[in-house]
Amino acid sequence: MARQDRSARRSHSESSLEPRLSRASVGRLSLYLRRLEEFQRAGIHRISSNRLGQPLAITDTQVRKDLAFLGRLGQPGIGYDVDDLIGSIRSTLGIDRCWSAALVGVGNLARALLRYNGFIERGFRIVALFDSDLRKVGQAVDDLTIYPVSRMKEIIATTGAELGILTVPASAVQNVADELVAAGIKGLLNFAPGLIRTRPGISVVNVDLTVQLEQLAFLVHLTSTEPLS
Amino acid sequence: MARQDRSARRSHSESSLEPRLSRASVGRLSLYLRRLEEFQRAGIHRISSNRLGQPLAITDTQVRKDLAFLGRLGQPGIGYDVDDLIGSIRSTLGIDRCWSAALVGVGNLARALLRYNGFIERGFRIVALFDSDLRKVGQAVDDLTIYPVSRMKEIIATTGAELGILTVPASAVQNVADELVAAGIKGLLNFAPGLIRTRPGISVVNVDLTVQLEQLAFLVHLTSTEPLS
DNA sequence: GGATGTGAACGACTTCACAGCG
DNA sequence: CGCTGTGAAGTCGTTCACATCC
Repeated sequence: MARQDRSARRSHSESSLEPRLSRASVGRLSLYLRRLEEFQRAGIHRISSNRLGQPLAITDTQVRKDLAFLGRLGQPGIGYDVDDLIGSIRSTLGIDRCWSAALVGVGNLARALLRYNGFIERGFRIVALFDSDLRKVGQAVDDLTIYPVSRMKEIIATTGAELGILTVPASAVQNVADELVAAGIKGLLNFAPGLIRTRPGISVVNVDLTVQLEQLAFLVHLTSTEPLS
Repeated sequence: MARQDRSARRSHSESSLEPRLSRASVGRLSLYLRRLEEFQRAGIHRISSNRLGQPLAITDTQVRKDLAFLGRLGQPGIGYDVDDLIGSIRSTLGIDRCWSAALVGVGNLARALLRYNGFIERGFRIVALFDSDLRKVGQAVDDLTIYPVSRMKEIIATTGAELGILTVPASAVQNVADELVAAGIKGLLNFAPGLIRTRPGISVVNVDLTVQLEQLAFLVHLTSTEPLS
C-alpha cells in the first residue's frame, strides 16, 4: 500500500533527456551570482573559474561545469565576462524580473522576512499578508494590511502574487498551502516543519530551521566525540 | 595557485573508514525524530519504515538504510519500537541534552528566532545576545540583555554557550565568526550570505534565505517555461 | 504474510585528466 | 603559459531485489 508517491518527489524537473540543472547547481549559481555582483560593483569585468569558486570553497572544475549549463560563455586563456555571466545566470534562474509573494501567518518570523532587505535587493517583493487570527486582520505591518484567509483568492488575484511564503504553525500548513494553490499560487516557501503535499506543477521549497540547528549540533557532537586524527 | 583548500570543505567528518552518516541522512533523521515524537504522543509504540517515511515522501528502503546507522533496531515482521528509535536518534545526533547558543546581531530575524518555540521545544536555548550597535547594548529582549561584542569572551565563558547564531550583515560575518571561535564557540549557524572560513574543528551550517527563494523562483520559472509533458 | 537488513545495480554528482584555444 | 570545455573515472547516495526472521 501507498507506493504511488514515487513520482511526487520529482514533481518538478520532468523530461530529463538532456542534462538538467540539479538543485545543487542552482544553489551554487545563486552564490556565484552574488559573488559576481560584488566583482561588478568593484569594477572587475573578467573572472576565472578559480577566483570565482575559491571564496566559496568550490573547485574550479565544479564552477566550470555549473557555468557550462548557461552555454559557452568562457574564453580559454582569458576567463569569463562578469556582466555576461550575471545576465545569463539571472535569465537561467528566472530572476531577471521581479517576483511577488504572498505571506501567510504574520508572526515574528514574518515580520523579520518583511524587513529583510536581502529579498527586496534581489527582486522579491511581498505584496500581501494573510492571517487566520481575526485580531490581526486589519492591522498594518509596514505598509501592508493583514487580510483574512477567506479573502485570499481575491487578494492574490488583484496583487498578482505568484509565490507563497508560509510562516504558520505546522498544523495549519497543509490547509493554507491548499488554499494558496487554489488561489493560483505557483510556488511555496515553507518555514513550518512537515512536508506539504501538492499537485504536480506546484513547486515547494522547505526551510526547516530546527533541522538546520540539529545538523549543527550533530556536527559539533561528532567533532567533540571523535578525537581529531 | 590556491589549490590548498581541497580539505577545507570536509573540515568535519574525518576518518571515513566505516560508512559515515551523510548530511542528508542527518537531516532525514531529524525529520523522522519529529514524526516519531508525534507517534509517541499519540500513544503508538510500533512503526514500520513504510509508515514512517510515507508522509515525508521517503521510500521505505531509504528509511531503513538511514536507521541502519543507529544499529540493528528493527524486528523483521514487526517494525521498530518508537521509544527506542527516539532515544537512539537523539543520542546519535547529540541532541539528548540541551545546547546553549549565543546570538550575535539583534535585528528582526534575531527577535524572531528568540521567540521561536521550535528551538526551545527541542532543547536549544539562546543564552546570550550581542550587538555591535552601542545603542542596542544594554537593552533587554525578552529576558536577555544585549551585550557589546567586546565582552563576548567573558559572557560566553560564564553562560557556557557552545553554539553561535549569526544574524549580522554579510560584511561583519567573518569578523564576528572569528571572535566567537576565539571565545570558545564550537559551531556556527550563519544566516548571512557568504561563507565563513574557520579552522578545522569548528562546524558551520549556513542558512541562506535568498538562495532558497531563488531556488523556488527557478523551479516555478522552469515549470512555467517547460510545457508539462 | 509482513517487515527488516543488505549486497548489488543504478543513478547523480564531483573530480581528474587532458585537449584546445587565446 | 593560463584558462576553458569536456569525456572518463571516481565517489557518493538511492533504489532494487531478495534472503531472512517474526
